[in-house]
Amino acid sequence: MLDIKFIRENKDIVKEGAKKKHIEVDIDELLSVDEKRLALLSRVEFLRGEQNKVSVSMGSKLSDAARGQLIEEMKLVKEELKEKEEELRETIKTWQNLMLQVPNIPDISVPEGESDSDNQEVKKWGDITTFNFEPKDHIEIMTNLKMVDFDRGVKVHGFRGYFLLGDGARLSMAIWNYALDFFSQKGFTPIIPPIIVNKEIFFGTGYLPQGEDDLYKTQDGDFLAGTAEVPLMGFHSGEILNKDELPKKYLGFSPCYRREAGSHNKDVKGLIRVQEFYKFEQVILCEASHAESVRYHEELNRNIEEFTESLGIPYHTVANCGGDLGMGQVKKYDVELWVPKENKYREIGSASYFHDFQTRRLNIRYKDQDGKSRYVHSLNSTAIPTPRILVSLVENFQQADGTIRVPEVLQKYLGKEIIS
RNA sequence: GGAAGCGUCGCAUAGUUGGUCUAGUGCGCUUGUCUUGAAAACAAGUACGCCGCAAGGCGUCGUGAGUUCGAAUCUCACCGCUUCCGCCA
Repeated sequence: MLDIKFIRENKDIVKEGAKKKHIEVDIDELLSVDEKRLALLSRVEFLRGEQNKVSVSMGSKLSDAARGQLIEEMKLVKEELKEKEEELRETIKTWQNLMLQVPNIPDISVPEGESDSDNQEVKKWGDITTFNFEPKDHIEIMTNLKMVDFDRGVKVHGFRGYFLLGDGARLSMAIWNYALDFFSQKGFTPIIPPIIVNKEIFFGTGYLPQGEDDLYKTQDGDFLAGTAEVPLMGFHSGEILNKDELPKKYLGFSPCYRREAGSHNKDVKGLIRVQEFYKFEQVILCEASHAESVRYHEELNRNIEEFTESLGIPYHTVANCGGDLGMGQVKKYDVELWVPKENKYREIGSASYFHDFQTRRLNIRYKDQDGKSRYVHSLNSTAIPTPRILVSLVENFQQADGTIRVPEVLQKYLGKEIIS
């Protein structure tokens, strides 16, 4: 959510921003509804003021006649008030719907473009893995080593179902334990959050109303979060933090649920795109300064890169173009890992910052030195998702005999050097 | 799942019968006076939001709706908490 005052005073910037994101929104309509809203608000407040004034005098002693006359007069006020309040309520509803459609403004450094094919590479690390044998894909490698069972996964869960078993399960847990240590050292507080979350928090984080089709819903009207970002952002909702406790750095670990409603024909096989997975997620709340946001954004991104480097998997980082940004994002980097059998990089995670877009909706503030309360800035980034990471990991570390070399940093967590 | 009770501006409380409650008090906190410094004492301040250049106005007593000229106070629904019972770990 943007500040309506900002929209009023910078409507051209807001329009340009939406255009860069390829999002349709009628700012002029919003501003005209806003005018109507303010006019109604001021009339309603005036009428209420009249009511209050009379109400005070009614408390003192008055003759019955005077009292009766005032009541008659106030009946008229009440009637108009009822009418105007109803109109105001409707106007606010329209206004809110329009406000929810206004995207945050992308940073000037965000490349122009429509889809992920327009993203720009900003960094490349490691040489593409070469093999002196014909490499297999992760499905074949892991199935052969009894690390994964897709047939039974589909039998039990359905489309995109999977079981991780044996060393597949152990390797996942080794990665979790390594990630916990790695990111704890970076100053993040680990959190295991609820993943069944009420809809207010989804609106606050910007996943509703636009993303409803991709969410699983419970019969109680809650939703299953697709990322720990959602409950982690909800954690401080409605709170006023102390400035000296910022930045807050959290490392969420949770299952993630995504219906993948719009991508039924993409990545139908394997562990790239599944409906249920696990993820470590970094969330930062910092003070309301663009420079701080940028600084922590780079830091979050660097953390995923370092983690990937420590595993020894070749990757590149792209700056996402305008059309590939979500509603609330100001800028986003994707880190993409090399997948040998597909002969391309595949996304493993992304780091974004939002300024106060989410915190305005979630009402997360802090007291500044001048005593003013401001909305904190929020950022989030993948730390590491499983099982998706296994795709690159096993494909890059496979050996001619079908076994997998275990990255050095994971060996002590897994307790072996080779998966065979 | 059944029964009862409760939800007031950091914390704790007042708030009988609807009308100076534009919410009182205590604690805490901030500032000032006094003091070498601290404590104590005294004084002032201390919820949040919206509209407005300002003066000022309006709203919020868990949330929403209703009754009324007027609701923290009455009615209904929802949410949350507590206790007891049941059920399951």
